Amino acid sequence: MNIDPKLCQVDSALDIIVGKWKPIILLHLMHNGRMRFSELKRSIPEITQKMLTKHLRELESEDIVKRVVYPQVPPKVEYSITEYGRSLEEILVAMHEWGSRHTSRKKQKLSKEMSV
Amino acid sequence: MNIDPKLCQVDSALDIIVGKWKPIILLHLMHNGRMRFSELKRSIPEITQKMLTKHLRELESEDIVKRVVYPQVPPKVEYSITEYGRSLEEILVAMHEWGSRHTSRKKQKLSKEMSV
DNA sequence: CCGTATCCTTCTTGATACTG
DNA sequence: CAGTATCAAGAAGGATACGG
Repeated sequence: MNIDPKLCQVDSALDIIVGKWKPIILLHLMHNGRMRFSELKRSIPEITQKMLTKHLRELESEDIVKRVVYPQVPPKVEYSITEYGRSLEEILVAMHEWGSRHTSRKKQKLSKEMSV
Repeated sequence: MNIDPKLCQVDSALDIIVGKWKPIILLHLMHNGRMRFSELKRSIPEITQKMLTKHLRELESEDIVKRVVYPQVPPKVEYSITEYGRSLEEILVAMHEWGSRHTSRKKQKLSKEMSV
């Protein structure tokens, strides 16, 4: 580890991806390409419209997500990952993989304790 | 991106490293090896004892940090990264680097706007 | 269809004082 | 030295209703 802790920039990255539904929103968009608002909403049933809007706006303001409004009635809005946003993919994948291993590790520990 | 968003485990990883002072605590321990409580406190002047204790306890409960108490008066307690905790290093470095690029990117955008 | 606005609850953090 | 305990403030998230 040769990062000077005083210059820690981990938080700048965390600021982007932390939020109750942000990782899953990003994974959906990375997985599916362009998605309409309602499509995202259906894909994440427990999220409220308010939180979906809020998180998408935050991601948009950081240039991670692109929002395209089609001037129609009824409205149509499509979201997608920007090219810049793609640079987060590696990190998300790494975190998902670490998280998967961590979860199964915890389950193993738990089952060991239960068998004692 | 071939992660099924329904099986997203990014949050399991985020749970570990999210917390106002957790990344910097981890970087200090990864950088310096074993550190005493007071040493950590001095290295992160703005943190309160309460938050330092809380974060360390959480990291310890996830087996990321090891806590060793020396039965002395006055007390001496040393913290270090576990071998398992080392598996987080890659991700933290990746996030720090992404965060650094992101920060300078934002600065560039800002100075462009200022010059208009 | 794609949002806003309002109110409310819960979680996180901080300030401060105290202790073996 | 290395913590706990208590109280308070702020931020994040949720429920619900309404609007172009």
